[in-house]
Amino acid sequence: MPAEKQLGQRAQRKAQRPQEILEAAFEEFVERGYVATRVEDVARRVGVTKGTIYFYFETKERLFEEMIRHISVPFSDISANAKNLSGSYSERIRMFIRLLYDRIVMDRNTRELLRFVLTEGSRFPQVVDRHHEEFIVPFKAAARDILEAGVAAGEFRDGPVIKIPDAAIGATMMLSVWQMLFADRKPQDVEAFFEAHVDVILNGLIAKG
Amino acid sequence: MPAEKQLGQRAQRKAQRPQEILEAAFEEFVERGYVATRVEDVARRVGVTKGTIYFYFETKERLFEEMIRHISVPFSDISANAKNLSGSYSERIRMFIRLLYDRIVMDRNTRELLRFVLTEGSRFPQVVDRHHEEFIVPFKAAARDILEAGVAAGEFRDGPVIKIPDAAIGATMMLSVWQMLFADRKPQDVEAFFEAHVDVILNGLIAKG
DNA sequence: TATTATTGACTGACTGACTAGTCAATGAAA
DNA sequence: TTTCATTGACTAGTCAGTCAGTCAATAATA
Repeated sequence: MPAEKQLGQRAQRKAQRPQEILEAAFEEFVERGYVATRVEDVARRVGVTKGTIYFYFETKERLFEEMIRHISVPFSDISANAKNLSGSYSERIRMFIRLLYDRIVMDRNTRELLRFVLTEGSRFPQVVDRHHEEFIVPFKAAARDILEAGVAAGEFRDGPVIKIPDAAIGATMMLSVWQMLFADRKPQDVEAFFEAHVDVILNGLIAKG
Repeated sequence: MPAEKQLGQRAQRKAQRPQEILEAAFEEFVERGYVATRVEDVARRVGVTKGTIYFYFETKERLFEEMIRHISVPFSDISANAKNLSGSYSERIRMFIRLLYDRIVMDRNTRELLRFVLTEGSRFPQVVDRHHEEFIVPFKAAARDILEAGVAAGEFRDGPVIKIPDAAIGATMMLSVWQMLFADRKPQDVEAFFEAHVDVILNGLIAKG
């Protein structure tokens, strides 16, 4: 019943501005990195002047931090998804790694977020901390849950990797890094990499008697 | 018989300077990144003034590129080492991954080189290209050699991973990245990670009948 | 050996270009 | 008419790169 508050043109614009600016900031920071990006570049991309940016964001650092927050979609949904997986534990692992590929390797925002954490982390330690809390911790927990359940069900071997699930799943990171670095000049076959990765961690290299 | 050419103090200094400068540049660029490092910072660390840097290096970009070249020890030695491995193929894989850990994860220069490639790669595409030629290509080739020989010997299963060895070995990258990001605040147990990694790719997760 | 001339590594003040952040003025919406 | 999001000229500071000048080390000469 409470009708959408009718906003004037002015108020609409004002309500939109921060998002427009944050998205422009993302593109510019991706292209040039934090230091080399001028606040004016962001402004020009939005189609306003520098003053407008400072009307909405206190400093360039604030702008960067808010941009990071804006593109971050925490992994809590991955944990949630991981809990809902069904089928054999091999299938669950396969689907879990598929989720990771879709997020870390294929999703541009998440990929660039990782790059920001790597490249600007020393300037923004809070960003690194938050990334650890929101991505790494849930990721490890979800992976360990599946592996432990798989062992309990008798489908997986018990072994050191159950306590250190990243050692099994980490090849995702290599693909992600190589996508970052070489995606344009040496395209990777992501599907083939994915299949090889799942195959080797499920079956191992050693031929079975 | 040809005695060491006796160099005067002056000539000795001049011969030493470039290395001193490159090592100081490495430290400064590691601390602050390319853009935020001032040429004067590098000079101060050496104990000279800015002019001296420009006496030896044309521009700041040149200084950075030469610094990268100075700390790069190509992986060709890894390929050579890989060829000399002996024992069962499981043991060879184990030793090969150990070599990678020693280089990528533990060796500061190589670790920071990877960081530079990631962080400054867009500014220095030649650096990225060279890294691909000198590190990635030899690395893949050496890994594939071992895997294929292992299959030929009947010790390893044939499977998609034989053609894409990075899918087996890539967890190294995750550890490396996490060392870069969280080494100070959340220390990793590198040895445990290594053991878990080798265990899972050799034996896989699935329990054997 | 003692004295003088020359070299060249090194200096540091300077220029020019660039940019984060400010704020008084503007003009379109309400 | 009032409000306020927006402008853009301005300040204050930074830093890459320059270059005329310095002086200690070396070479040449007496």
